[in-house]
Amino acid sequence: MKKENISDAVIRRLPRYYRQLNSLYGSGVVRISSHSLGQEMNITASQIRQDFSCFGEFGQQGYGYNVEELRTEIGHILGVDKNHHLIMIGAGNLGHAILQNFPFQQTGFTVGAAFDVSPSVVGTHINGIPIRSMDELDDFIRTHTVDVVALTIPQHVAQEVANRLIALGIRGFWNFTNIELSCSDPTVQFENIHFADSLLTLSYRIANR
Amino acid sequence: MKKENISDAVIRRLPRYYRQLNSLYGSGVVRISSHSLGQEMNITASQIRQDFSCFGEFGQQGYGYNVEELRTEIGHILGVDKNHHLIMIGAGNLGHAILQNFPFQQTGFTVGAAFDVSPSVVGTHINGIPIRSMDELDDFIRTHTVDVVALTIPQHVAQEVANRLIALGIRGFWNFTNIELSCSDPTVQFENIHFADSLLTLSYRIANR
DNA sequence: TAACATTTGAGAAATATTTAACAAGTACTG
DNA sequence: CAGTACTTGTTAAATATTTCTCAAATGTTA
Repeated sequence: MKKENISDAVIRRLPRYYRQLNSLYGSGVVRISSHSLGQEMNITASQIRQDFSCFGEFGQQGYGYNVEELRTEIGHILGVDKNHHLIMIGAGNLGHAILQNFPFQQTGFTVGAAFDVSPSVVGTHINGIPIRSMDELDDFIRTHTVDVVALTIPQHVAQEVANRLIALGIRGFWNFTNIELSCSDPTVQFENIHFADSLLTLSYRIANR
Repeated sequence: MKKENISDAVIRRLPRYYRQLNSLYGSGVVRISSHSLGQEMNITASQIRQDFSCFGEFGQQGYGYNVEELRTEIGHILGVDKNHHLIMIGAGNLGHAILQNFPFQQTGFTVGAAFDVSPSVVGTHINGIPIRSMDELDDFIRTHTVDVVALTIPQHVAQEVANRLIALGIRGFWNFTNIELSCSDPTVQFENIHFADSLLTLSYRIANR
């Protein structure tokens, strides 16, 4: 039964399902049961069926799921068939690496520009994406659609830059700085990649396994 | 009451507590109550007390928690006062960015070396860390302590390289490739940073807020 | 076609996590 | 020093999440 409010736990599993289905599709697998999928992913079949049922009925009794169809459905739920517009603030080492390697297109995103304060990179291109001056930021946002801003800037300017962007109407942040950005407006969404938090949980686990 | 098995949910909140306490400590704050900490972090006071109580009794009735002491305790739980040894496989854009910017020392890690297949980087240094050839990997691991391996290599070689490392005795992986590494041995720990999964959950949320 | 093995989606049961409530102890005030 | 306001750690209650179970439907085989 389609649900109205989907829990965060379910949402966080969707990309993994999507990856696995992509891989199966690439291998030419046509159909799969929740049981086999669960074995491959180390998840219970129950959970898989429960998760999918939040969004609709994609399977068939006695048959299972059609891999291509399910992949398309989950991709659709995640918006990989959308064309979201993203800009990146900060074109240092990390920003550079992401612009160079990340499969934005496969994820439903187009990168419009990157912005940096350093005169040595402003005016150059990375992977075809122009690096602009931070002075041009406001104007760019006013004249272009920007759905998500990736922040790969130093910590100490992060909240300030975020505030400036929120004031300009930005509502989605992909935050790589190791601080908790905050905003009283609940329509503003932050998705954090905290490298240090991640390594520390690993540190805990290797010490306590 | 000290608990034996700590849930993953609790562990994943610890680094955030640690960051906040560091920040408070840096600002010269001496004491804090679970209530104020909760307000700052947007968490209930109950959850904070419940979380801390898994590890011991760090507070005092009527007073709250001593910031410096609590910071030290949580840092200790996470192992920031340890000296874990890490090596990185893959010294491309992303590996480079991490070696250049990540505060390994503050996290309790020392980077011994990075390894890459490309002759153009082998022999160079990044941030004082030597880049070695993959041919030297086995020998290095046999002659050095290595607690964690960071993987910043292309997807299609990731599982193969991981298997090689597991065979050499590595039990901790900080995985930046967008695949699910697996191992039947439960003592092998994987901590994944899946950029694409993260962006896709954001994509979902901005479409469904 | 009939018998049997699969498999889904949904409701129920079991677990896990989060929040509330409170006794007991501490600090502060006048 | 007595009274009041705080605050913790713990137990209990409330929620949320995961797993179990099964009727209903489909595919497969003889």
